[in-house]
Amino acid sequence: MHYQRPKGTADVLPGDSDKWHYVEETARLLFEDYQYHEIRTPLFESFEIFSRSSGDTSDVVTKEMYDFHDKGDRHIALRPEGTAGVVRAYVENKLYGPEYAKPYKAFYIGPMFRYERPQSGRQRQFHQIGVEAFGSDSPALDVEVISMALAFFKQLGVSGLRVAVNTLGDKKSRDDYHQALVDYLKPHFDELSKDSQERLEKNPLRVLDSKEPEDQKFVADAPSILDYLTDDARNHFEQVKQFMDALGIDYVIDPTMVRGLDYYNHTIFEVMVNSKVLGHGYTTICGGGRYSGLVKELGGPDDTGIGFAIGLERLMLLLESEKVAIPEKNKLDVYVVGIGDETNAETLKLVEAIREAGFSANRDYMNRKPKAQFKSANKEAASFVITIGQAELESKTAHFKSMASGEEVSLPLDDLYKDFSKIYDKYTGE
RNA sequence: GCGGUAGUGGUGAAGUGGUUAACACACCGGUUUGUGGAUCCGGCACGCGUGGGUUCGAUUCCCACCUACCGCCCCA
Repeated sequence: MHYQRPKGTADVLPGDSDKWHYVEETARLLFEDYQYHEIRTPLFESFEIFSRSSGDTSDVVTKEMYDFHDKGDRHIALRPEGTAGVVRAYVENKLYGPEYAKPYKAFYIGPMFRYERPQSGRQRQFHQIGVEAFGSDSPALDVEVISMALAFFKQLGVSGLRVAVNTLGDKKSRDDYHQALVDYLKPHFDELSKDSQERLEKNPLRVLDSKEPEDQKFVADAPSILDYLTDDARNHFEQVKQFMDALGIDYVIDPTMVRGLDYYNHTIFEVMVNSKVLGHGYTTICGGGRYSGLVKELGGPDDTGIGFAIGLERLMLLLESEKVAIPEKNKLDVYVVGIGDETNAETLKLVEAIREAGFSANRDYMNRKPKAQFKSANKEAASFVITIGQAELESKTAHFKSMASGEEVSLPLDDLYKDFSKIYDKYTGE
C-alpha cells in the first residue's frame, strides 16, 4: 500500500480495457470511412508549440501545463491537447504539399495531460479521440466534421445528445465584438462576480460562460456576436446552418458559447449530454471548431483547419451509465483438467495444440484437485472441459465434456490433436 | 489554486479509548479421496490511508500530509 499511482491517473484493468478497445475501434473504422487516417505524434513537444498555439490567456497554458526542462535544458511540455502537435506535424512533414489530397484529414487517439483537480470524468492524464482537417475553408467540411462526431456517438448507441453551434466569425468580427462586449460590460464592472471581473480583463468572451446569477442578467442583454459578423463570416455561418439542415441534424445556436482555446474562429460546436454521472445539467463530451492562423503560427502556410476532440473518460462514464452494451469477446472455448502430476506435460501440450488450432484454452497451474479445476472452468465460462488422468494417459484418450449439456464422451487424443476444430464444431452444433 | 465529504480485509461494510475488529459476498480447503454451477463445515485484517501527538493504553481523540469523491475555476 505504500506506492499509489500519481494523483489524477487511473489504471485501466483487463476487462475494462475491452471497453476502451471497442470505443477506439469504433472510431477507427468510422473515421476511416470518412477517409481520416490515424496520426501519432509525440506525447511531449516543445513547450512553445502549446504556448504559441493555445494563446497566452488560456488556463491550459498559464496553469495546467505539465512542463519541465530535460537534461539538454529543452523546455518540454506533456501535450495538454491534440491539435497543436498535429499542426506541428502537418507543417514539419509538409503535408500541405501538392502531392497530398486536400483537405488533409487525420485523427488521433491517445493520452493528454493537464495539471488540474481531478473530478468525475476529469483526470490529469486523460484521453481524447480527435480529428483535424486542413486546407479547406468549405462550410461543407464544418458540417461533415460535426456529422462525423454525431455518427460516432450514434454508432456507440449514445442518445439524448444536444448539438450547440456558434460562430466566432473572422478576425474583424471577433475584434469588433470584443470591443462591443467590453464597452457593454465595463459600466457594470462593480456588479459582476469576482471571477467575471477577472475574465473581463483577460478574456471578456468568457464572461458569457459564467454560471453566476449576477453575471447572467447582464449576459442576457449582452450584444451578440451574430450582430458583429462581417459579410464573409455571416455567409460562412449561413451555409453551415443550411448544410446542417440538409443533413437533418438537430442543433441549437448558442451565441454565448465560447471555447477554451484561443485559436478558434468561425464555426465552433459542442456535443453535450445531460447525464448525472458527468455532473449537473448538460456537459460537453465533444468540442471543436474551425481555426485559422494556427498553421501559420507554427511556421506553415496560411492554411485553415477544423477539428474536434472527444473526452474518452467522460464517454466511458456515459456508456456505463447508459448501459451501452459492449460486444463480448475472448470467450473460453476449452478448459483442460489434468489429474495427477504425471499429466502435467500432456495437458500443457493439449492447451497449446488447441490454441494453435485457433481456439482459446486454459488449464490449472496451482496443482488443484479435479473438483476445483471444474469450478474454475465453470467460473471462466468454458464451453468444454477436457479431462486427462492416469487412465486416459494409458489409453491415449481424453474425456470431452460439454459444460452446457453436461454430456461427456471419450475421444482419442490423436483426434483432438489432429483436427480440433472438427470436434469443436460437432459438439457445438448439438 | 479554493471550499466540502470521506479513507477499516480481495469486495460491501459494522464497530469500540483497554483481553480474540461483527456480518455478508468473493476466494481457498473439506464433505471417503477423478468432475462444475446446490447444501453443510472450516480457513481467511498481528491490523483499521501515512506520519506525528494526547493517553497507563488508540483503529477509535487531536494535528499534518496523501488519496478519492463533489462543487468552484477551467475544460474533454
